[in-house]
Amino acid sequence: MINSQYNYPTFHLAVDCIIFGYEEDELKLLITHRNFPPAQGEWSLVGGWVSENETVEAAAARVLFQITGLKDIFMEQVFVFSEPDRDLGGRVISVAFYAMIRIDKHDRDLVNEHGAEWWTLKEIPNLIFDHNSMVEHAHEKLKQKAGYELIGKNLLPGKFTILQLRTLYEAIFQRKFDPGNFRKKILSLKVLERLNDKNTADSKKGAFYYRFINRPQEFMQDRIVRQ
Amino acid sequence: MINSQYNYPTFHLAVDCIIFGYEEDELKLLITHRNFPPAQGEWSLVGGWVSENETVEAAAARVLFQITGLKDIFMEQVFVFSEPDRDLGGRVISVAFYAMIRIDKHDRDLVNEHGAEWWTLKEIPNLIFDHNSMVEHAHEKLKQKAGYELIGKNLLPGKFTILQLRTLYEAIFQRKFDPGNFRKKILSLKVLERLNDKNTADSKKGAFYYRFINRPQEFMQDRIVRQ
DNA sequence: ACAAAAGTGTTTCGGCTACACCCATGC
DNA sequence: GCATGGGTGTAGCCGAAACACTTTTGT
Repeated sequence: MINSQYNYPTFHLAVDCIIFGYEEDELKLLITHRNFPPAQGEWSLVGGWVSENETVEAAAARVLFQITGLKDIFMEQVFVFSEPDRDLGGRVISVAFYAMIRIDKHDRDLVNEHGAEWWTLKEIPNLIFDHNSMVEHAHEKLKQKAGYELIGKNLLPGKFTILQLRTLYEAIFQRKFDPGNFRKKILSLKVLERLNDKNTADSKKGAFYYRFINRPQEFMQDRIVRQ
Repeated sequence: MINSQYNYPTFHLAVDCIIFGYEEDELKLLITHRNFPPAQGEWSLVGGWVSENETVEAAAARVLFQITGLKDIFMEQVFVFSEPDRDLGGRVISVAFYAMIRIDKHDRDLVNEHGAEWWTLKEIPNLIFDHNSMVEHAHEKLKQKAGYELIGKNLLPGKFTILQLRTLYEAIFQRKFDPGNFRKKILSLKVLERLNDKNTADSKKGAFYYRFINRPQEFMQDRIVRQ
């Protein structure tokens, strides 16, 4: 045990990361084969132990880096899971974090080395312990966030069309949005900048590419889209 | 250490409770004199250690009960605080919870025994460690919740006037609401039931008392009030 | 009579929704 | 020519906000 003047029970502390990515018009999740007992070989979220001298946030960022090679990614606490028997190997408190990353930018070899794979959100298999519940909580948080600020900077490529952005939102919210209204709403936020080149792969006419303006979004009083 | 097949660092685990109450048209907070070293005697949130076989939720409920005598109160996770040096006495991870209670219903003697006191939210003194930050986080969560569902069941007396409810909301959001519009909006939610007696203490004309209908509120798509 | 809160009504304004409709182009 | 997505326009509806106004009664 670490240096402490307290005489009270202590607990193992873990972080589990719900890593969202976006590819082929689908919201995906990075999951891995657990490589230590118990439940070795079963599907699991990417996780790790918190070290003696780091915050849970730092641990989550470290775990994300170790498996994807990506740094400085926005991550957010989702929930603390603390059922005494949630982990078959002992008493472990776990703090869940979610992240959104660009699949085209991460280190695929590193992911493969770790035996991790991208799964479509809808087709996630049974995960160990309470990890499926963590995914649900994280998906709710993601919808919450996406409803109040325009996300996509960390999920879409550097330049993208409004259609791609709308398809991302449709994947997140699992519902359709009216193309015209979505466009008008999104552009009214003034957080996107139109580029001069067009995407001609997805439509005959060609659609302008956009990118995020390099300026932090202020807090939105009202929803961008509804659930 | 508890039984475990893992060989990793372990941590002290605490819960800290941000207990909101409402009295004299003011939102108040229950804080206490810390009764063990370090920082003994300084102002602190009500907190406690998580026991070996309970969840953090159970620990928070137990702590709330021990100091107020109240059970079955809605509590919600606020945030995990894990800075390595946040607690002067050792490495302690703390999960913050908030609760709303009826000041007129709790056990005042029990609170006094523990050296705890109600303070107006605006006048909270310096608290130990990161507790002031916890209060801010909890206040944000409270505003979030109050913006999306009508709260007050656990803060107001069993019957109350629309004025009392509005004053509560004004205390939470630290801003004024238009009396007519607030009334119409709140009543349109159909979660209050008008009683037959009137409050004649606060107005000459007399205002009908209302109470919450005994039915859970469904999730609100839009805000009730804005920040 | 006056003040103060209760309660209702009204008008304006802006945003969301559901469309219709033209544009550009590859097939 | 036709289908497909790009992009713009518009009519209707609804709710928020601002505020006028009437009611009631204690002082």
